[in-house]
Amino acid sequence: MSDYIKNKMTLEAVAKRAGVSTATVSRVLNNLEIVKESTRRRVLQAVEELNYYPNLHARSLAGGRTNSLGVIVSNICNPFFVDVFVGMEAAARQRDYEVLVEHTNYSPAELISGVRSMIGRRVAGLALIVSEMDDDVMTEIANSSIPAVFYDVGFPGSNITNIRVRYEVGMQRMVQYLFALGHRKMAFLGHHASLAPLEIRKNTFIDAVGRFGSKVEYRTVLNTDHPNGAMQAVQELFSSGFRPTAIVCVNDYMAIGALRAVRALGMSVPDDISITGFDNIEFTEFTYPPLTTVNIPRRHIGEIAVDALLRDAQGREIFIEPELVLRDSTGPFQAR
Amino acid sequence: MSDYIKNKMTLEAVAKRAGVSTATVSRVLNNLEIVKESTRRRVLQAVEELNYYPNLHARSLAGGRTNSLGVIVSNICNPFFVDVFVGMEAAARQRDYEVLVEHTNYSPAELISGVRSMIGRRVAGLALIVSEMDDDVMTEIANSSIPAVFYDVGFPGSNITNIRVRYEVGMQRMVQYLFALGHRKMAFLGHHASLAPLEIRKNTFIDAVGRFGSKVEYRTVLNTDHPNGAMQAVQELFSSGFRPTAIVCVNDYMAIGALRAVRALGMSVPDDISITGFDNIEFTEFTYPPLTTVNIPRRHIGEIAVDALLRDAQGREIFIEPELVLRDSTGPFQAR
DNA sequence: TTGAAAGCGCTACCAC
DNA sequence: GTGGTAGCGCTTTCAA
Repeated sequence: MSDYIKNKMTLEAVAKRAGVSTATVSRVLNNLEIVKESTRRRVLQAVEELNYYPNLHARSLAGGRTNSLGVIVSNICNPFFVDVFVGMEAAARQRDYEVLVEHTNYSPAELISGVRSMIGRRVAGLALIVSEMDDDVMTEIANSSIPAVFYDVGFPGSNITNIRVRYEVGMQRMVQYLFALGHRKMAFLGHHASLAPLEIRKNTFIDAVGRFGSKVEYRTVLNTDHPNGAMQAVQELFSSGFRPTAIVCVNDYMAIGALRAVRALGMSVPDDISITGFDNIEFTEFTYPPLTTVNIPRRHIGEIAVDALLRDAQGREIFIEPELVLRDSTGPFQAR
Repeated sequence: MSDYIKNKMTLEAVAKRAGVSTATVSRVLNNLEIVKESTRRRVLQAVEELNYYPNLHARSLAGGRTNSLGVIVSNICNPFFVDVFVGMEAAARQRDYEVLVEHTNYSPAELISGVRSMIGRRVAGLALIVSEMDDDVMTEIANSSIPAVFYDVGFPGSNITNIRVRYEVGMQRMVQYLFALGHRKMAFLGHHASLAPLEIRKNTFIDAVGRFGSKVEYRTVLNTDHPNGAMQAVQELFSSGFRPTAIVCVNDYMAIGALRAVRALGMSVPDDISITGFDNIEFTEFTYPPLTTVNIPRRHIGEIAVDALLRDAQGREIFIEPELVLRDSTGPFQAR
């Protein structure tokens, strides 16, 4: 077997072998225009025989477009992000797009290089599902004029769509619910990276409890976005002397750690203490006890994002209404 | 501001603005050779002013190489795969490579299109961490002469490295351990997609219990690779009348579902029944009770894969020795 | 229905 | 040190 044939995986090689021009090969490969069935068959056969795979880089260069979308997430170990990605992928696939992922590990530097890499790849659209945010990045994206969608951060721009969850609403409902259960000492367990602007989420909690004036005592603790971070936070919390009867976690990923931490401290959930999450990731059904949380339609968000990216839809703002999911990790406050 | 400047993000535009040739711009962008500091600065400034991002497609086309690696996984919702990916990414980043993910959802068709897409992108190396496998795919990869590494499937080839976990070893240890605890009625809970060749993993279990001759009674159930699949499987198992005192799950992802299912059936773990997983994913520390499992160094596997891909290392076979991780989901058999 | 050829934006080699 | 320029493999007019 000739080396030439083995290595030269190009349109031209295929064309030569099929006895046609490269233009024709290109046409059949893209089911473009009308190609006589007989030549079409010849081409396809040549493709097969030569073991030919079109060079996608050449394709996008010549075509001036790509069929890839990009998504950048903060922490791919958090199932929340994976679900959004899966939703995006499904929606993208339907329209013959692929989606490239990148994760920042909450590092602004990696965010920047991720964005640059995506722009370099000339993605047709870019979704940012990140907590950290950098003004320069925002500017770069706005300037790049590539369609973008931000989840929960940033502001709409001419090429930017915003998807925002009414986190405050979810939080208020949660706090209200706990209040109704008799809880008067609550704690918020968050992570450092929660949205740059002054720990928005923490403040959301503070606002929510604030509505009850001095009837509710509270404390907040922050740690890294990981079950282990949550465990540490819980220890910190209790060693501070404050004894909440309910812990509201910024997300499920951390709530899972909190569940374990309080158990390790000899408390039982929900008899001694109630614990809540946020996001309603799959695992929350499988924790013990199953976690009370707030549902965020993650897959759906992924689909919405793709939609926004691939349509004209720009400068829009899309709101998601979260809803409480009551399970067994919360219960009435019981005086001891 | 001229449209020209705004839209024409090309090397040439930068060159023109900096008053140099494209060759020079290329040099500074790649920190190649020696470029006079003053011109270098001018170029960089032009880059900044023009908001220029090199077109990566053009780059790989011209350069004849890419700095991307690919990885294809079966089910990105299973944290096992995410961890391998994270390991790969870290290792790749160190060498200035990026890694592209694709997931097949256990579908051979998607496997094929994934592989093609990766080849089309001319990845420098391709890792397959999948359960399903197709001979044609194997052939295609072998023919493509692109360096590849397979996890637990396929056979070494001139451009292929194999990473295999000695699953049998892990399984034997687990069964032995359970036997030592007094268990004589065990069940294996697996998933359909477990390695094409006749449910290898299930057979591994059967071999392991087989060593005890008729001293151990067993049953096997299969379902989809998901905690919900596991729940169904457990129900099926018990409604079959067989009452195992220990359930060995093919992986942690399913074990999590099994844990919940037996709880729903009113049994307590490990008093009434022992449950084990495989992989030692992060969540196993946070289940209740914490899961006894077998550790597989997932991140490390990712690193090994990148190593194999980027080195000469071909046609090799790398073995991973699994080790038992004893936690609280297993206990001695207690006659009732 | 098909072919010829001009790029797409960049790298790399060869001059100067 | 720097510039000129021939491709890389493909798409896409424009003709035929």
